[in-house]
Amino acid sequence: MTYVDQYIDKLRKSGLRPTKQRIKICEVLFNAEKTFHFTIKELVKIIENQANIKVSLATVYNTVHAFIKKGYLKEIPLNASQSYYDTNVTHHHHFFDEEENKLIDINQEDVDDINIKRTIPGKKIRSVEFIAKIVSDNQSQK
Amino acid sequence: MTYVDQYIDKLRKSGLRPTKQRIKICEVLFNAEKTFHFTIKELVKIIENQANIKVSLATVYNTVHAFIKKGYLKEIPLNASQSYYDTNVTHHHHFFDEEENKLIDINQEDVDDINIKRTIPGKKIRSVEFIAKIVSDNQSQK
DNA sequence: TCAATACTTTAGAATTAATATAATGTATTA
DNA sequence: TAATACATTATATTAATTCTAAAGTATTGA
Repeated sequence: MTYVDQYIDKLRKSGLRPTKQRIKICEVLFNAEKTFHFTIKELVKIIENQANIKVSLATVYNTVHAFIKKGYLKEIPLNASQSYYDTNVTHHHHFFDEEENKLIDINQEDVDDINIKRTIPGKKIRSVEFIAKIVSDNQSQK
Repeated sequence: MTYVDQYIDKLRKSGLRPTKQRIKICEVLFNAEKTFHFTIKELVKIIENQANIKVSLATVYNTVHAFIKKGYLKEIPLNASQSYYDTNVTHHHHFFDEEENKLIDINQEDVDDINIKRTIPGKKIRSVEFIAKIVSDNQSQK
């Protein structure tokens, strides 16, 4: 099974036809050595730089949202003017470097289980994810 | 020291002159029996309902942001099309009810300390806050 | 107290991310 | 391969937020 076949499979499972544009989007998203974080605008730029295929914003939005719905991408709960997405769909957390405006993954195994001693009647927890905000540690200032 | 004096103090400490509009905003935000979550639009509506003072969106935005900068309000890191704010500025967490689109506070004492077994060189953690997404617990479906 | 000054308020305009639209194009199907 | 259904795109729209500039108000110092 080639990479492209995998992309086609992902697209079909997301209810999307495999088109030139969508396969290109998959190449950028799922062929990366590492997982990464991105905004829609950034994704469009990467595609423009890597290929001579033109992809409209609307297509990228639609495809990204279909992948999120299917669980192939995740939205990062960061209160920002634009949405951030993550190719790492495992249950994990984030550092957010407030000085560099950068997100860094924290894998679940790097965190002890979070124990919430409180419940809401009739409700169950579906997921727990945190953002740890980090800043420069200038010890000299202490 | 009257309530209004406290509002004037908060405003001055935030670098703002105490005006009619801003004192009204303070009354809504800081006179509540309980802490609460709000969007800018909701805050404008509450003010309209409680007083015959007219306050423009711009004034509310400016004042809320000055209070956040000073630490009198907090922004809730929820990835939504509008920003959510919190009058509870203690270190705490949230349930987010995905069905009702509602936030519920989780006090720090209701959560065991979060232990992150990983550090970023030269950086220190400033805060750790999580969102626990909750949904209906239909046990019959199991 | 009272002008001069500096900051505020406001309506409306501008900006920006995100979504909708509808005409043209392409994958699928039988 | 033709008919159909779905995609793509440029453009328009929407909605939250920010900006602007004119008119208003708090502050300051004489």
